[in-house]
Amino acid sequence: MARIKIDKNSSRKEVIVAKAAILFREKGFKAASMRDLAESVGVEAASLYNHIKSKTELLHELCFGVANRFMHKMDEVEAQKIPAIEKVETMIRFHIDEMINHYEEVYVSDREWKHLSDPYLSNFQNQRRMYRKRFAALIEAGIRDKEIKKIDAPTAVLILLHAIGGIESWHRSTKKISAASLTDNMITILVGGLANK
Amino acid sequence: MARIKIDKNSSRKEVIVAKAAILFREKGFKAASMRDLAESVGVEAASLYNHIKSKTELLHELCFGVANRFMHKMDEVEAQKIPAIEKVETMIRFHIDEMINHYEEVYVSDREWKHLSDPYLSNFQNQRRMYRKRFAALIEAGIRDKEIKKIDAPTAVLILLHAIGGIESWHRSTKKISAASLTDNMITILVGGLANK
DNA sequence: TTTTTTTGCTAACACGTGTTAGTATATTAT
DNA sequence: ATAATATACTAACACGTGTTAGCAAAAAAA
Repeated sequence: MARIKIDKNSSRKEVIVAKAAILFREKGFKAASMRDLAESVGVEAASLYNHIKSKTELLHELCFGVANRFMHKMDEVEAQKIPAIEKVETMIRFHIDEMINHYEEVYVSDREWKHLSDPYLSNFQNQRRMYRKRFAALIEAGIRDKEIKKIDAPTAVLILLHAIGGIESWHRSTKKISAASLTDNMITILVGGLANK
Repeated sequence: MARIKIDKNSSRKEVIVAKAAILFREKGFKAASMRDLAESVGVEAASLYNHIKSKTELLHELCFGVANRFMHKMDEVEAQKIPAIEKVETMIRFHIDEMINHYEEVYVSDREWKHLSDPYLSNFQNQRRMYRKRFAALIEAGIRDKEIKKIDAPTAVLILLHAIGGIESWHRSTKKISAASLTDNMITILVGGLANK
């Protein structure tokens, strides 16, 4: 009888969620079927329901898992006593790092959250709005301190977050460039675009 | 008997494609049903098939329509005799403009092309690769001429294109800022991030 | 008007979906 | 070993999907 293999640090549910992340990224949430997922886990579709409540629950787990990580990092960075532009750079680096090392989950959370259903949907949207406001506040602080160009902070946030999403293309490509120098290049362009002269 | 309304310059098929763009953006290609589309057009689902061959054809039309517009613009800009960095800025402005004024189609083409099926899928992917190579070549020319920082050109392209995709968020928001100053801000940050000092 | 063509409708199909019920078989606890 | 629990299986359901066939009505051409 087939059985979901687990290693010491992850439950069977976690294995399923991880496989779901891969599948949802590849095909999109709607196009990925529970039978697809079951196959990739090595089990029959119905068996999944011993570990999860629904397909949507998988999306919850992914979206809120990612959202929480970003929120906690924001808490941490806000509390630091360093120049605003360094806070911004720290957050950008964190985003890049997350996108490189937790590609699937971050990508899915970013692109597929629309398919959440209330009350999770509004909840997620609120968190997202809050996060962007806090990010914009960092940039505005930098503008006040003349560290950052006089630009529209929300627009800057929008550019930054989406630009980092471009790492998707790097992931899917032949990766001619290393993760480290990808990061360097992104920082150069993005922070360079913000910095005052 | 309900009838699809058309104005002088657009066929019934074009009306359907336009409505499909809106729907595909809102719900995603997979989640949008032909019955949804029919309702938004004001007709029964089966009636759509007097004008189109399949649901996928709608996606073809959208994806390749957008791709062709970008390709033609690239032809045009490459042929101009202006500094490389100005070519890059021209292309960025074109992208922003397209994203502002043909939001639905561009967005769908960008996010939903995965659901194309061969041979259209590979075709589209090739076009996309070509386009990015040509864009990167513009940037590399700028680097040779010392107009642009020494950065990895493919990475820069990746950042630029995805950053512009962020206009999506602007579209969905309350649009506190005008299209013109949104453009200015984006140019400032993006071109500023590329330009050598 | 009469004929032809375009367009829309109803009904139905074959299929894939998420999910549940009921049951068998492993694993763990006693 | 026995009991209890966790996990997987088969079978099936109700439903939504894209699409087609056949027919009616409207518009265009004759």
